[in-house]
Amino acid sequence: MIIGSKGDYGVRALIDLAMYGDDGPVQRTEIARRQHIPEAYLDHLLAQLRRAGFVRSTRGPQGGHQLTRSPAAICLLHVLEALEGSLAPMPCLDHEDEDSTVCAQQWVWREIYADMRVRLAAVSMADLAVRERERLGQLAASYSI
Amino acid sequence: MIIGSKGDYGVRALIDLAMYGDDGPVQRTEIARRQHIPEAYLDHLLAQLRRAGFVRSTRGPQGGHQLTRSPAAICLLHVLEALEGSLAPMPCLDHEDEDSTVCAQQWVWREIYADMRVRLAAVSMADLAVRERERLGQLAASYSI
DNA sequence: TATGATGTTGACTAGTTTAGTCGTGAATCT
DNA sequence: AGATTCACGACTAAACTAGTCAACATCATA
Repeated sequence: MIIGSKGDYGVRALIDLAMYGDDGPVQRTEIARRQHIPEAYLDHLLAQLRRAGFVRSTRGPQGGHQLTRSPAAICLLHVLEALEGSLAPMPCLDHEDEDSTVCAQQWVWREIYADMRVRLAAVSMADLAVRERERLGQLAASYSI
Repeated sequence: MIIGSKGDYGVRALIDLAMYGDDGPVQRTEIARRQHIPEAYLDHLLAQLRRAGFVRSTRGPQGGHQLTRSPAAICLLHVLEALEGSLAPMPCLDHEDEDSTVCAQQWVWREIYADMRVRLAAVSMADLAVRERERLGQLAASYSI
């Protein structure tokens, strides 16, 4: 498993900011409620995202979180790597050691990994926000019918 | 991380059988020595591989392990799934539930996962054995020069 | 400048997974 | 019978995951 709840929640938080962050900061509690994320846990994820430079926060009343850049300028690859660490599917792919006692399957996984990163780099938070809006729309429609 | 030492060791064990299993059963101790796998741990992996139908074993003197089929007929995908369980990079990809509260990134990862399985299915133990022979050859050459 | 709303941080925890070890037993060959 | 080899379940230490909690820092505003 490469992506756990960290990566899932963290990305959802950024999507939330992309969707609702246009008129001022968004508070943790709102994000947590809308995205079904335990509030105390979200704290840590937002801290990671802030340290990685994706969001900035302001304290005090009317405080909250905002993206530091346009959602279109934040790609999924970088976000996931900030949240989960390396996405390498097997340990030996992290070190460029070219170790002589390499695992036999390395070359297959190296290709898979490279491909994976290309795909993830091609997806932005804006793309995900669009999908999310569509999903919410369909959900609303299915209830109202 | 999708592949741990289990997947690495287990595949190496099968490659070892592919390379040295032509004249009778190969013993655990030999595999463990050649592949640098803790013997007691290798037991468990061989048991898994036997239960999954990739190897058969015979006890007693001159006993050991053999592949049940030609190395060319055993693909990496099935071996890894037998050893590691599901290779899904994120949890929601395992259930075909089409859950309505899906994670936002699901579609990207679904594509990556599908691609990964195709690549892994295209590689056989015979392919890996060829590579391994090449690697050992080059290693020997580099020492003798 | 006091107050309360808000984010920040580090310590802590329960449960799970990983990577093994160990001991006993079962089968088989000579 | 005795040596050799695999079989299997119990056990363990360390790391990781997914959180919780409490104390603290900062800021807007009345």
